[in-house]
Amino acid sequence: MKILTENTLFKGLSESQIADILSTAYHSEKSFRDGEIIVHQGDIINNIGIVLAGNATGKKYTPEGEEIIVSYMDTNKIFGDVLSGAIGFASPVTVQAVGSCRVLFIDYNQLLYSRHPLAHRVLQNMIQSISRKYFAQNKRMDILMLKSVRSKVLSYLEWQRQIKGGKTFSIDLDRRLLADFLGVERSALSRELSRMKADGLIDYHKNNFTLFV
Amino acid sequence: MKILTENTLFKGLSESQIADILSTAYHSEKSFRDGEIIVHQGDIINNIGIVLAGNATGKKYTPEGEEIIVSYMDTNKIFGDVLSGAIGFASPVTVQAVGSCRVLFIDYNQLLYSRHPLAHRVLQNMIQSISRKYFAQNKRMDILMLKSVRSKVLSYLEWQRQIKGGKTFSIDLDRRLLADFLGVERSALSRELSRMKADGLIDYHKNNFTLFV
DNA sequence: CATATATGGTTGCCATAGCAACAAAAAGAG
DNA sequence: CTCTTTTTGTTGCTATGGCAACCATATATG
Repeated sequence: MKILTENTLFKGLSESQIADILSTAYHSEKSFRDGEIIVHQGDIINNIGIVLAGNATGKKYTPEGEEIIVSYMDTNKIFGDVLSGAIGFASPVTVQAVGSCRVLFIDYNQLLYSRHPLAHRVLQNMIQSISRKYFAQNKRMDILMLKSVRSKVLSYLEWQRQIKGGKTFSIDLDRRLLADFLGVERSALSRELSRMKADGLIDYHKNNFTLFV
Repeated sequence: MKILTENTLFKGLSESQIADILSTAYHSEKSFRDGEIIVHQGDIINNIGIVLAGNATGKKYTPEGEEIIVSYMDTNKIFGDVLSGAIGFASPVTVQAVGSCRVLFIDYNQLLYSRHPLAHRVLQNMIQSISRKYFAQNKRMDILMLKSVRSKVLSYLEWQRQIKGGKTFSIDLDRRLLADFLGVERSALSRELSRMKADGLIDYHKNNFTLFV
């Protein structure tokens, strides 16, 4: 339980305080094997999930049945917070274990409507967490709105440079995931990257990019 | 102040309880004339804004300097909640008065970190409000990810039908705003709507649509 | 009522990017 | 080290949709 002190949801709380709060809300741990579904797209849930060990992905299925990975969660990442917070909404994603994975589920209503004095702090943390998820999504939307592949790539790389610092940096996504993120064809992405390199705008090897804007 | 009892932020609270909470947090009312800027894109703010009277728009400027309207706020709508909640982020939008407009600003930190027992309820409401904004944005992202104009339009109309109920319904956006929302050219949208009507998929007059899917 | 100003529709042109299919390189597995 | 499998790059074809320019209709304004 020590890792929960590092969790954004419990930021500012000691181990014993966290245990104290958890005692007022129903919670349970569950293990999942590789590929097991943790939350189905369309489910309505009232739990917050915290990845205690292992990894999980958030996937989405397009109308055409194509599978798109929309998020990647490692230790201490939270899911279901926005979904529970919205109350009554269906999950837009399927959450699936990658390798073996251990998850702590906490009853949302009991956690939130708890009269425990420290629950207040948890709510504040939750607001910050959800707000930041909103902004991450907002940034992606800005990129998706751009019309050309080149402008999308540039916008993404400028963003990453700003986050990573320095004109040379590495990105977290492989070509497939990057193409999904930008909302373009993988081949179109590769093609445009080549052109941009030829035009002297960027250089790259694997996931390491240099931006000469 | 009576209208605040209808506000999502103060849901479940009486007029006197709201007044009580407000007394613990710095707040001020301000009027804006038509076209006046309420929040500049890039601003870092620590206030929640509530539209008491009039209307305001959230605008965004693309790298090319084009202006896009991303939201429309009427009475009792809240803005700045997600921005304040994320702490330290720059506003992605410019908020501008449409006609004369009266806004109540509430200090975010004092409201959230208030020890007032009812502040807890406000936080719960805020989580719900922000979560729903997240989902509205998420829905739009799904649509933006689609490749063809037709699939975007269909996805949007199916969504609206579901919300409005019935196969004939009216939409809130005019052609310009709809095109922005879908991330396509206005002319391309008009063209595709004509084709879809010719193909017998839909019918429409002005903002009234019928979906024959 | 006439004029101005949004708002919506149409169309030709053509660059862009989707699609498909394949090649090359890199990473894993035996 | 060889054989798979994954990841990335390449390329031809073609439909799509951006762009621009214009017309039509509706709504506001004096």
